[in-house]
Amino acid sequence: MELDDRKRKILLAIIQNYQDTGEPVGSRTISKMNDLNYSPATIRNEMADLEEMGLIVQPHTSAGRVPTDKGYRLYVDHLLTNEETGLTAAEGPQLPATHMEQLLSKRMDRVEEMLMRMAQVLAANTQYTTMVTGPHYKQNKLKFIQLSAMGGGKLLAVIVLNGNIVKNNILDIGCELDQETLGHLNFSLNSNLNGLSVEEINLPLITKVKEEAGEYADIAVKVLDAVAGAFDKEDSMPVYTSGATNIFKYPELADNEKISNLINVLEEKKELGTALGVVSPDGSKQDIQVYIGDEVPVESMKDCSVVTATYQMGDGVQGKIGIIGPRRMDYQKVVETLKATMNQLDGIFKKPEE
Amino acid sequence: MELDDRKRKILLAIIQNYQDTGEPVGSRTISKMNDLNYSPATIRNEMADLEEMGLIVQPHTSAGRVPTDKGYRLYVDHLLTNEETGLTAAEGPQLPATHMEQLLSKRMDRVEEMLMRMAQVLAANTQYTTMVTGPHYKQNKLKFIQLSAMGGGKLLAVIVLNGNIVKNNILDIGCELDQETLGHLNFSLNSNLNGLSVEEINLPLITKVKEEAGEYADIAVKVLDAVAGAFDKEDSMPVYTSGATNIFKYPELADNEKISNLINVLEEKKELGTALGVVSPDGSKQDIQVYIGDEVPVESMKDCSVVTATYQMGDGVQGKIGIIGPRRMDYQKVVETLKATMNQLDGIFKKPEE
DNA sequence: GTTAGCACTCAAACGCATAGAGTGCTAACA
DNA sequence: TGTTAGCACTCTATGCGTTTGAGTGCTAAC
Repeated sequence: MELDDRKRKILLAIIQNYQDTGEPVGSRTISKMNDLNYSPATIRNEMADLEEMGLIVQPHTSAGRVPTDKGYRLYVDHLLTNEETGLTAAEGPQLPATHMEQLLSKRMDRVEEMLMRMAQVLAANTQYTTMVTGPHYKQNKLKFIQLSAMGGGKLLAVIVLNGNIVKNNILDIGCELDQETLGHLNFSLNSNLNGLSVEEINLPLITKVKEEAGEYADIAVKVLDAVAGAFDKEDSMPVYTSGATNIFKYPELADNEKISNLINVLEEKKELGTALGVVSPDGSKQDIQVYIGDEVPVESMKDCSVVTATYQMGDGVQGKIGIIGPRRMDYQKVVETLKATMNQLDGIFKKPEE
Repeated sequence: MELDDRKRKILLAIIQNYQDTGEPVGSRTISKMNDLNYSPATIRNEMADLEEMGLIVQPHTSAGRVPTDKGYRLYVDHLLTNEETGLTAAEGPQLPATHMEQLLSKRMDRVEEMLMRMAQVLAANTQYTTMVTGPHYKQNKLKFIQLSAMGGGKLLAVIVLNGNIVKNNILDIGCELDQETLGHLNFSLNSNLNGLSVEEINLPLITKVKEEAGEYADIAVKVLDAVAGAFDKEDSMPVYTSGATNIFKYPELADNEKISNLINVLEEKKELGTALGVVSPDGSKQDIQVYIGDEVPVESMKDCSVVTATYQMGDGVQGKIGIIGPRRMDYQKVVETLKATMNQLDGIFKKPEE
């Protein structure tokens, strides 16, 4: 069956009305809208067709229609491909824009705090739940290592990666080192390792570092372990969430067991990586993904939709942002907000880095 | 009216039965218990007295009795003062004990991770929600500062406090420093400030540091700001929570609005400090506090009870742990678990530190 | 192709009766 | 004097049939 223009309009009307009310939409409601001046009967005929096409359903016989996942997919795909249709993206004085600038004007140095704030702002603006992964460092390089004696047989190793990611590690070395030895170790490690990615730190290099460390070879090994740990994915991939309680606003999600499962996933954070998907290597700058209902790869989110985007932070460092909302979420607003945020981040991180 | 032994027993029976079922307890239920061989009528008389004393109430005329806050307070005070009655505290092979040792055997260096794990273990063991504040550093002293050049006009200041608390700060200094200058600054800062508490860093000292820094005085000031920031309460007081979804298990809390408010407070973490109360300066080692219902100083927790304890981490560093549960929580188990955990922490942090 | 009309369906709301748990009170009993 | 059996009473929760109303599909007329 053909999806002509009128059918498309009716589908859109159903989607928008259902977005606002959360209630199934009847033919009368549609017929009263200004740009669809047909009688309820006509609308009903069209709606029967749309149902046959699998784009809408009735929860029960005497109810109005609700968009299906397939219906939403059609709508969302249309949103994402036809740029002109509605996606003004980064333009215009949007709320997130002003908020963002305010929050970034503080020049936060710590990436984590900025990401947390970003999650909070997005959650507040969209009224949905937001999750943000910390940046991926895998492609990153070692900027420098700084060892300092802490006393009590402990050594502080500060490891700095490109993109100004700082990691602390307290190493238990069981003995005290004098300043000179420390200086030697520092120099040896830095001259051998600086500027390398974790893959480039290979066996010959490790052997060389160990040789140079002489009797302190075991300490050097511990430092190298710490370096590997600093690059470690598991550890360097914190996920920040915000606005978890926003889901309480949508009655269709208000089932206690479901909500408990969902909040549990948000608290444990383990599964969120799955929900956000993998960062596509060198994907297009603004690759926005929309997962609708059953498409969401996390069991307890199958009643929701998730919109994800990849953010860039200069130096090739990138991460993911995700918005979790009900299936009837305002996809247009969410996509626009995400695009605007991505653009802003791009702008901010291009200036000071290059 | 006198609270004789039989009345006390009946109160206890009501409390325990209500703990298990969450339903109001009737006279018949009590009379069937082995150690209270009286007819329901007798029990009813006693219950009427207990109600008159304000220790129990009926939700409605034809319902059983439920303990009041006052009834719980009596019970809890009795628990906490009469040590023999039931509080075996740290002894015995409790679940938390074995868990704790497992998790601490990993020798986690990072305090935060340990605290998070502790929250998780406690939440899992008690089936309630747990919150843990990071340690207070106010009384703490500066161990050393390490400045390193990061390039791009940025300086990395690593600030280490007593108790091996490490704070990173990236400072924007707008120029590059050579190694020698950096060494001077490092030396000057450390020789002047090491071993001092934040209160001891006073104006004369600051002037001296600035003088020694010469033309780099403004950089020194920035470092000092960072030091102050590292001591800052707001910043050094993260709160970790775990088991938020455990509250869904207790039907009396299952009101959607209440639960939303509660989870919101747990997510925002701002009010949790209030709930946990202030660390008493040099208070008794195991000062366990129980807040019952309306006694809880946070609005959205007034349907809950909160049990808090102060933990010690050597070097005078201490923080708070809190367990949030329904009013009918198992106070005995919670208090015992907390005492056991405190004792373990004491044991662990005394060994390696002294 | 569009629309008025109408019979039909079904969830939600409502009213009402019933069951059952639990109480307080009184009177009898040890 | 303390304990208990008996009984009337209260109030919630449950179940059930009815009503209401929103919305549909279909048919026939325009």
